[in-house]
Amino acid sequence: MTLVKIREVLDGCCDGKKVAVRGWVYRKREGKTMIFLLIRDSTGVIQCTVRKDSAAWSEAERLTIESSLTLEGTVKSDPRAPGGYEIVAEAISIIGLAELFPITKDKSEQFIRDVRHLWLRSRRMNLIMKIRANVLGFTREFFKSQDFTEVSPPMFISAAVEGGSTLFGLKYFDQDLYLTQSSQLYLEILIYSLEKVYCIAPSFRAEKSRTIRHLTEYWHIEGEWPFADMHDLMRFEEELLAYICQQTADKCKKQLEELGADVTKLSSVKTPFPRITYTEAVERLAKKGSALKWGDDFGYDDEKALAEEFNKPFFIYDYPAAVKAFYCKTYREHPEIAMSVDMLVPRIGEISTGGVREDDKDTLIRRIREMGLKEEDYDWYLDLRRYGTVPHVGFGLGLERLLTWMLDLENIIDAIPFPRTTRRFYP
RNA sequence: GCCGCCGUAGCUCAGCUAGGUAGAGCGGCUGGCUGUUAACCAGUCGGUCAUAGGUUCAAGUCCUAUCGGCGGCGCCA
Repeated sequence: MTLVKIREVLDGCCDGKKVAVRGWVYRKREGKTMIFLLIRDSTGVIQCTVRKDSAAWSEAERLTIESSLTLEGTVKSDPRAPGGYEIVAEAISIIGLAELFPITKDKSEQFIRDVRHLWLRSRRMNLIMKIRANVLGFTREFFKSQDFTEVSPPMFISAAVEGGSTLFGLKYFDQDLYLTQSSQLYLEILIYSLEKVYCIAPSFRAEKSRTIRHLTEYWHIEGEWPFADMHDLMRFEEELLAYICQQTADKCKKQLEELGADVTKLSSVKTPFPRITYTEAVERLAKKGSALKWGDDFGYDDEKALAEEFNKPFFIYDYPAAVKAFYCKTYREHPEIAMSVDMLVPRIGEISTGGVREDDKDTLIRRIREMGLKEEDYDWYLDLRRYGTVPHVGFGLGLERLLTWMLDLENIIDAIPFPRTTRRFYP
């Protein structure tokens, strides 16, 4: 008797063999002479049959949905079984008999979210979380292949990265601190030692946004490196995204198909991505009848209209400096334009923002003041420009937004196991 | 910050427009039947109609407030 994973049985490796599986009861259909059990483990779902003359019968009768068990039996190929294989049960050992499981056939969004801790057992969440883990793996592979060093920035911070209004404040002993909104400034510190660096870490935003693409806690893929310009940045970002999509289409094909995601969409993500300047984007929108003027930031509807034209990931770059953060470098001959780039995808809009960072101390101080920020809050950040400043670039990519687009999720909350939104933080 | 929608049985919902005895399906339980595919058939159990107040002879239904949830905008990844 060998202990096997359900995936191995479904793949046909165990036909005719005696095996044991460990897992949970997914469905149960009871008859007078036969009980059908669908057993799930982390790898899949297998049908098991229990006949009345089997030693397993009495335990099978007691089983409830979501009870945990070890089931021993013989694998048999049968066209009537979902997946083509089933296990004819010979012995069942109940590990934990489940109480009446609250999730049944019909379920509302609200109820499913209330019992998130139980819903995570569903095939759907199992598949999404596996793909998410793979996407994280492919991301690390790509950074590593480009000689980046992974670093670990702090989550507790003492000064804002972006505007102060969206910071979560907290008591840190007797001090007021914040949860970080981005690790960018800390990555900038580390390039002076390690040069090419990246991190995958949470970012926290106290934005009261109630949409299918906002979380208050999300995982941020951020990279920063010296001696590079806008073109290097865009090339890196598109190669990263193409690598992630190609690898996912290739290595997670089965999961994508079971989930009902569009494999072709992912395999067809290829470089180079379309690139348009902010000015071109405004002109394109004007042709569509938009009232947007040069200098206005895009609304979500504008982004959506542009994304529909391309129907694949693309870049918008060279934004008005006024709508971008203080650390964005501007063109010497065009100080009104910032070297900033957003990557957009259909339906979701922005999934990434990056740019060239201001490396001149005096310009940076001027920008900090113009934005109404306090110079003393950025003392260590200014030190980076005092001691051997270098031109450098960086970007941040929202992992869950990327997954929402890749997997055609209806809502970003399913891209993370324990979503935090304005109203949800349980369990 | 602004706007819209929702809250009725364990779960999914109907009933509200036009006020008049609280309904169905699923699940549970009991029985039947079946190589079943989130099976089927019969019976049965199951309700502070989110909460508070108001209008009315009469409120699940109309009005007000509160609480909880969802979505859209702004902002953002």
